[in-house]
Amino acid sequence: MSDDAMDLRARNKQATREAISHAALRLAIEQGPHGLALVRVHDIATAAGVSPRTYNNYFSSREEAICSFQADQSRRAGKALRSRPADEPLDQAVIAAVIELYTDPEPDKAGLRMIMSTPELEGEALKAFTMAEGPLAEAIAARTGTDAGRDLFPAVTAAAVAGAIRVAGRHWLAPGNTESFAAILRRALSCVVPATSPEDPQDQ
Amino acid sequence: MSDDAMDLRARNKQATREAISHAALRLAIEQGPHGLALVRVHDIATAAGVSPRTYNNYFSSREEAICSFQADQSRRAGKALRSRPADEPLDQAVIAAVIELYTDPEPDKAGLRMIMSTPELEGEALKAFTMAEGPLAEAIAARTGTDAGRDLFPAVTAAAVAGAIRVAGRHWLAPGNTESFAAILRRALSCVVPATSPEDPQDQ
DNA sequence: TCACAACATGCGCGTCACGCATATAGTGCG
DNA sequence: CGCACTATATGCGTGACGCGCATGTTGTGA
Repeated sequence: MSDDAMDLRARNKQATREAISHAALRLAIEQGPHGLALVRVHDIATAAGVSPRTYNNYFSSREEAICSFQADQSRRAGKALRSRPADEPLDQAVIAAVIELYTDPEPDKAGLRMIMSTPELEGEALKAFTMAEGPLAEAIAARTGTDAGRDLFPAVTAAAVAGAIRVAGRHWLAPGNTESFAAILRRALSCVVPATSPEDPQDQ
Repeated sequence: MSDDAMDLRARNKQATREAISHAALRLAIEQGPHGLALVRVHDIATAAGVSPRTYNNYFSSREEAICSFQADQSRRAGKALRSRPADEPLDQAVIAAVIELYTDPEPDKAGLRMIMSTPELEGEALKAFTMAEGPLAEAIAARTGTDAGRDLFPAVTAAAVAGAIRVAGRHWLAPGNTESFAAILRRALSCVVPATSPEDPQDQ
């Protein structure tokens, strides 16, 4: 839907961006969590078919490029929640939105494992997951009629949801796990969203 | 308490570590959130009275050095919760522990503002806050009798608490705010901890 | 078709993280 | 108390990186 709405410039730009990001993640996965230092900028750029300088026009670090897909995913969280029916209770809406967002295609386990189990990527990975909080908070505020600027509830809930997603991902990747990501997500989110009763005022 | 329990080596080591961390934060604050690039490794090392090479023996990046104090703070979260009376309900224990931990001395507003409003520090700042989650999850698991390895509840709650602390800090730093940090913390934590009824089983 | 804007690329500089070798200081034992 | 040992501090050299700047190339709009 967005491809047609963009002019050639924007489409090429997004294409190269995705090419770089994809190449970076692929090379990182090839080397594994312990060989990230071996993934050189030159390799990423070459694999993406661009110059090293161009790579730096899109990303200012390998970590950012590698985690870019997760950041994009997180950015869609607000929209996902807004697209839920307005009469749906907050907890159900959040759970449904998140599960839909994170299981439309089942996430790439190798990619997720890479960014979540590589120490050097920890900071960027956290940034990526945290990017969901802003839009999520606004969507929650809109749904609950609260003010995202004044009340703490929307931002705190958004942070809790983002944290639950992160923990769910970690659990999903744990060795010996057989559950589906959707099931784990539902359980994790149940720990945080229903707890906050909608009619309990936070203001004052 | 810990100073006497350490030999000279360990005490010197911690002293230099703190000297470097303190110098890094001070210099960063002097330049402000928009001048982080001007804080050179050489300056930090000189201000701390060590060689640049020694600085790198303690921290592998300026960001890590600057956010070190916050990371240390977060590491104490587990101990703070464990030191609460065992018969205290989880929600009250968490709130009391966090408030005590974060207001024993009122936190340095300039330092917190630095690490929370500087884009280049975002990753490290998130890592620093996230460091509370592990110990917190174990303390919560111990208190609720759940297994931190199997159940999602401890880890999810810990992540939610850490997120609430982070949001509370942001709110406390917001321009025009007059509330005490303790009050904001209490409100933020109230959005996540009481929600999870202790008698509601998460397993299955 | 043409002038303009946006993007890709090459080059060069300053900085950084870190391995290695060496000097120095703290520790434990005879 | 002095000595061997280990941990830490420092200097040096190297490879890689981020980014400003200038230039070529490719869409865009009149």
